[in-house]
Amino acid sequence: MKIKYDLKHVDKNTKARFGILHTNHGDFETPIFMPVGTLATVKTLSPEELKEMGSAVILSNTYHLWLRPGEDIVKKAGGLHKFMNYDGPILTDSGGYQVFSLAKNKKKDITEEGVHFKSHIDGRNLFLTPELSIQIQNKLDSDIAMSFDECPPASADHEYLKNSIERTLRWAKRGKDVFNNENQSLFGIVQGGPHEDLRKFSAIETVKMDFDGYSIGGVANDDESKEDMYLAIDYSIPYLPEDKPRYLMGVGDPIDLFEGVERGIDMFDCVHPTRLARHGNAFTRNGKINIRNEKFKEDFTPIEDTCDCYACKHYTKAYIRHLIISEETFGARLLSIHNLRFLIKLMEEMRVAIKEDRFLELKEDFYSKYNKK
RNA sequence: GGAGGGAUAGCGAAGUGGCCAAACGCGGCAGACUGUAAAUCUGUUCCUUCGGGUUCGAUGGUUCAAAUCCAUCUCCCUCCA
Repeated sequence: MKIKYDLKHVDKNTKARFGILHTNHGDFETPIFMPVGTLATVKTLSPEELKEMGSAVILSNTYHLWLRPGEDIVKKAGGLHKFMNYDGPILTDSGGYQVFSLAKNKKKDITEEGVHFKSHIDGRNLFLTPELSIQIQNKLDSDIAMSFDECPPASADHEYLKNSIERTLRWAKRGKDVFNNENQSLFGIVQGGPHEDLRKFSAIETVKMDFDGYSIGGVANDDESKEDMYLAIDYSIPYLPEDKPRYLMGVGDPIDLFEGVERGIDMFDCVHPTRLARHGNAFTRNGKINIRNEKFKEDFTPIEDTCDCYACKHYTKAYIRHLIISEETFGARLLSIHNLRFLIKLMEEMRVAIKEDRFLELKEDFYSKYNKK
């Protein structure tokens, strides 16, 4: 069965929308934030912990699972859900982002046929094509697969981006043609940097191919400004169908979540909360904090006393600071739990606000505290 | 009692006449991180009113110039009696 999106309500004052996405591994409400578990694990966390914090859907990665342990192992295990003991919905990224980050010589390594990589593990030559990416994802058996796209930096010039989105369209078609998994859905990806004409073209042509959902990609890479990123969304959204989910790829800064939702985005994923956690940072309603800071040395209060996460219910900043500074893994775990819960709860609040047509009120209230410093 | 080795910034440790306010590591302090080549990377770490000032166990000396050479002293380590 393919996924099905039910649009329930659109905020009166913005494009923010509340909906429900039905999948083979359960339904979830949108807009939603999806934790990233690149290597079939959300770093430091168990599936039970994810469930406890209200995480409804997670991401995994085709490129990384292709290299280790290999898609055939995952298939033998009974698919990604069984392999990692996670029975909720899973979305797999196609490896498109790795094109952006791993292909050294863009002109030479990214060809019409596919992309030449050096394995980041042992340096051997690899070749990933749209067909292979889809075939791997079919075997991984995630609920939602992504088309294999080129993910160029927003700073690339107009001509490069034009050629790039046209190739991404051809790749999307090729992937769709070999796609073969009844229980999996496939998303197309809109590219085009911050350019109105390119986003429009990319969106219209991608939608013509009739995917199960649509992503906006190529965002928050490079040194792209926030303004350009918001433009990229603004220029893409009008051409996407209302009855399909819209996924803004790789975005997970609290402010960007508000900006994305306001513009009509339903799904987000990002390594931000978990990576920040491992590096000692925590989201709070009053802005981001670095738990390593000396000022928390004797701070025996939770990260946030209003937070209902496991870390805030049981541990103090002084203790977590000690763990992070001592490089104890439990510290990374506690901060990962907190940061993910922070974003998940924020999305819960957004959904409620949308239903009550007061999204802008919630946004203004959040901004007034978060940006205060 | 005798013979040798050593004392360098918070710690460890290079440096043995000028390019030394002194490599490097650790520790400390701070910053970055947005479809995870990231439990990683970057900056900073004697004082300063940013002109400069005071450092390399202590004191005195040699020299245009000393952490580096000489003398004495203090403390530490090893071996011999």
